[in-house]
Amino acid sequence: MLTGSGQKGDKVEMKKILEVLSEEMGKAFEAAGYEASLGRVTLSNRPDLCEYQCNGAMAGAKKYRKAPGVIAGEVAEKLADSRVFKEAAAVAPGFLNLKLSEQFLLEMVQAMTVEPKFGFEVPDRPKKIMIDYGGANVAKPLHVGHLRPAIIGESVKRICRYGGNECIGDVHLGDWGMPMGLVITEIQERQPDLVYFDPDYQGEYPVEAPFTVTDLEEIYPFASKKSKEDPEFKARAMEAVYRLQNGVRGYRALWRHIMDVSVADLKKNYDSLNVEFDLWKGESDVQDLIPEMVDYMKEGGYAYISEGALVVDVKEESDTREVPPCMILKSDGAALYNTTDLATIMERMKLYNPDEIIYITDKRQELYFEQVFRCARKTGLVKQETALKFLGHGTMNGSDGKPFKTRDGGVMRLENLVRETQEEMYRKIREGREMAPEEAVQVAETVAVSALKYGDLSNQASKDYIFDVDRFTSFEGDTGPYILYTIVRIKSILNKYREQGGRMDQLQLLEAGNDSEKALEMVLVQFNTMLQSAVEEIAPHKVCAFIYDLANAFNHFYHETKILSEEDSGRRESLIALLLLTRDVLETCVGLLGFQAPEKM
RNA sequence: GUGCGUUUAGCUCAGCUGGAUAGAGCGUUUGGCUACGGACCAAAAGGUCGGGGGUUCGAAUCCUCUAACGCACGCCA
Repeated sequence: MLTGSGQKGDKVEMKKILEVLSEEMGKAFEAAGYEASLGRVTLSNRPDLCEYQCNGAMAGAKKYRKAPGVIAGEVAEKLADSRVFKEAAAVAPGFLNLKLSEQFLLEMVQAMTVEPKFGFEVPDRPKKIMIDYGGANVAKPLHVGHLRPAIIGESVKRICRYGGNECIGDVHLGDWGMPMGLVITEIQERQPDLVYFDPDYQGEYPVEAPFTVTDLEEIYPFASKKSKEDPEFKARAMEAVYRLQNGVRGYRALWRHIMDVSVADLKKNYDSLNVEFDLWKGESDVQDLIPEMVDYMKEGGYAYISEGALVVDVKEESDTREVPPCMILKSDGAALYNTTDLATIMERMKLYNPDEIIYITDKRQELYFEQVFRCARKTGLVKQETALKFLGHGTMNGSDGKPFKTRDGGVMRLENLVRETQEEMYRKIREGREMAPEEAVQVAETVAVSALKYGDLSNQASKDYIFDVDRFTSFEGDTGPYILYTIVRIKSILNKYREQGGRMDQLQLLEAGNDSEKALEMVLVQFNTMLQSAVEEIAPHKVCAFIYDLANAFNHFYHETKILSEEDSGRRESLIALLLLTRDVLETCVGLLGFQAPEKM
C-alpha cells in the first residue's frame, strides 16, 4: 500500500468497484431479512441525485409482498454506519440512492497506484488465444477494406493479452492460388527469358527479385483484367498455379520473390498503423496438409460426394434456416478457401494447441465460418474445449453511406488513406501551434494513427461506420486526438512540476478535495470493470468510451483545480499522484487500442 | 423465398443486459483566457427511441406482428 489507509490489516482487495459495492449492499439486504442478490449496485443514471444506485428493493417487492419503499427504507437503515457509503437514501418508489465515502474511494484509488495492472485480476490459468486478423493478399496492395480487420484485430489482441492471456496474432496471408498464377504468367509474358522459366536450368536462382513492389502492384490488376478477357491467358495462369503447387523449381523461386517483396511492403504498411503480427503464416503453409486432411475426412465417414463435390454435412437440429454443407473439395477436385481454412485449423491445433481461435473478418462471412467451425468440430479437428469465435465487422463507408471509394469511384489504397490522414493532421498541428515542420511531421504521424483507430474502434465492430477525416482528426469531441491532447496536457503539467523541483516518488494521496476530483477518481476506479467486459465481450469500443469519460472527467477537474500553484505541499503532491495515475491509465488504454501519445502536439 | 443485421436529436454515434427527466460529440446560440497547454471549459435549444400490439409496478431494452434499408444463402474469398 502506498499509505496508511486507516484500515490497518484490512487490505483493500482489488475487486471491481461495483462488486465491492454490491457486496456491501447485499449484506445490508441480508441484515434486513432479504436475499443478498437483490443488492446489485449500478452506476447512477441520475448523477444529479446520487453517484450509485440500487434498485433491488423494487425487484424484491413482489417476492416479499411488501412495498418497495418499505424495503428500501429498511435496507438504508442498515447502511447508516457503512464504511463504504457516505449516504444511502431510500427514495420513492423504492430507489436506493448512494454516495460513496471519500475515504473508501481513496483506498480504491490508492490500491490502483500500487497494484500491477491497476489491480485488474488476471485469470489463474491464462488461455492461449490465436487471433486471425490479417486478410492481406500477397502481390496485391492493401486497400481500405483491410483497415478494419487490422485495427480491430490488433486491439483485440492487445486487450486479450493485457487481460492475462497468451495471444498469438496471425496475418494468415492469401499467398496461394490463382493470383500467384496470374502474376507469374504475366511476368513470363513480359520477360520470357528469365532464368526461372528455363526448364533445364539447374543452378541457383538470383537472390534479387526481377521486379519491385511497384511493378507487382501494376502487374496483378493488369493480369487479372487480362484473364477475364483472354481465356488462353487464363488457361496458362491455371497451368502456372498447377506447376507452382507441384513444386516446379523456377516457379517456386519466383513465388519466393513475390512473397519477399510483397511481405516487406505489407510489413511497412502495417507498421505505419502499429499493427504487428506474431506469425506471418499463409495459405501456402498448409497445402501439404490438405491430402491427409481430406483422407481423414473420407475415412472417418464425414465427407461424401454431393453434386460432384466433396462435402461434410453441418446441419443441426436446432437450425431455423437451411445450413448448406461445408465443401471440402470442388467438383474438379481442387481445394478452395474452406479446405485451406480447415487445414489451417488442423495445423494450429498441432503446432499451438490453442484454447481459442478468434477470426476477425467482414461480417458477411459469418455463415461461411459457421460452416467451417461446425465442420472442424464435427470431424474432431479441434478438441471439444477449444472455442472457435467469429468477430464480424461492418464496412467503412463514405459520407454517402456506401463503401468508401476514391473521388473517381475506385478502391482507395490503404497507404493513401493513411497519408491523407497524416497530411490533414499535419495541417491542423501547424495551424494550431508553433512547431518545427520536421517535428510536426513526426507528431502528425502519431496523432493520425489515433484519429484513424479511435474513429474506427469507438464504433461497435459489428456495425458499419462512416469515415470522415475532418471529424476523426478534430481535437474536439469524441476523437483520438482529443484523448491524446489530454494526455499531452497532463505530461506538460508533470514536466513543469519536475522542472520546479517537485518530487515524483513517495507521493501520498489524500481524500478528494472537491467534487470534480472525486468524480475523476470515480471514473478511474471503473477501470477494472470496464476492462473485464472489454475482454469478455471482445469489445474495444468499451475502452474508447471509458477513456473518453476519463478524459472529460480529467479536463473538468483540471479546470476546477489549481495544481502547481496549490500552496499546501501535501495536497499538491496528492494532486500530482492523481495526475500520474490518470496519465498511466490513459496511456495504458490507448496502448490497448493500438496507438500512443506523443510528448508534445 | 429463408435467415441474419440495422433503424435513437439536423448529422455521427452511445445506452452498463428492465428503472427515475433517453445520453455524448459535431453543428447552432451564449458565456468564460492575470493559475498549470483556450487545440480547453461551462450553459442553452434540439428526440412520440421506424410503426402497431403485448408482458411488467416500470420497456429504447423482453415477446409478437409490420415497414424500410443492408447482407448472406455449395463449387469466390
